[in-house]
Amino acid sequence: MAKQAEGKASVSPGTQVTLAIGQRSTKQRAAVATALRDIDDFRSAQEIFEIVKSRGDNVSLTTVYRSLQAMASIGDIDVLLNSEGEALYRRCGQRSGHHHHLVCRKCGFTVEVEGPAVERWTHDVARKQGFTDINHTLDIFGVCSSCARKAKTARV
Amino acid sequence: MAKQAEGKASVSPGTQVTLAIGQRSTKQRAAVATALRDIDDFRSAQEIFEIVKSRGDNVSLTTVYRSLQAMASIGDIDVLLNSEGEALYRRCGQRSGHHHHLVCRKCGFTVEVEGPAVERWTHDVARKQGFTDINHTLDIFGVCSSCARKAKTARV
DNA sequence: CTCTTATTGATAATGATTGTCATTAAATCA
DNA sequence: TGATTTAATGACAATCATTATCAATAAGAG
Repeated sequence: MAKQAEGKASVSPGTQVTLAIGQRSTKQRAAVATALRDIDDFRSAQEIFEIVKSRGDNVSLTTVYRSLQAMASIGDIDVLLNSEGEALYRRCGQRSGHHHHLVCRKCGFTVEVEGPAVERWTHDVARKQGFTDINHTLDIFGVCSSCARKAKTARV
Repeated sequence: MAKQAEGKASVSPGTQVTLAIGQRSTKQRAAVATALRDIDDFRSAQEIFEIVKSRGDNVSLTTVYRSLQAMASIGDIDVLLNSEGEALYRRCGQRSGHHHHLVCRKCGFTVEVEGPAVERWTHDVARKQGFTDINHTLDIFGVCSSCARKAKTARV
């Protein structure tokens, strides 16, 4: 039942889905990619599941998880863990290489930032201690100006 | 049953437990603090629970969680999330102020590092974007020289 | 010693994520 | 184009870390 509305795919035609070798192109993955294209901030898998559903596409939660993981492993989307350890996903911005995020704790508004000096510093520190196979996490959280303004006005 | 071995507390007498106002000093919390004193690397709550038990102290997993949280909220111990989002705890090292961690993915060996330049950079970036109430995560993961050596020798 | 209440422990509940497995449908091939 | 292969899906169970519940216990104050 729920026959997915006679073939009228709500998936935007422009949405590009990158596939690894041996992978297949499905409408479910396209639906997730499209939903991701519409939002600017980091969202949990559950939230993305809701967004996909609200667009009229029918994709199971399991598949949303799998699609997000597949995309993330290719580097097609960004992942970060919030302070609760929950994974948040977002389509990659303009910066293709290694970058970090400045995320608003209130609304999720995100800015991608680069810091070559920081990259160098982390590698230097690690190498100096004899560490190899190095990676690092660096995310900045705060309250964006828009939310700060709202908070001052609202007085809840 | 299991009467906790006639009062002979296995908790090292030297172990200091910091208390917030209104808090009480219990043998359970002391046991967790003592276990923490014996290890140098970041461990999960479950692991610390095992360590406490192996020392002969009987503390429920729930209480271990609560103790760790209490200590962490006072800044008595360090917490970080590994890539799975699991919380890892460790007694504070010598550096009392704000610092970061260089952690071995294999054995948990940890080095505390400071980077005033990085602190400044994160704040500058965030302020420049209009963010306030800023904090950040920065942890470096890698394989320590000891584990790298072992891996080369072992060939499992 | 008594009283107040923070703390504990046993256990259930939560919530995100992963595993299972039969079914479906891309991509390939004849 | 129809048959074949197997990646992908979906419904649902299972994990696993962490938190909530709540009655019983025990610090610390009086």
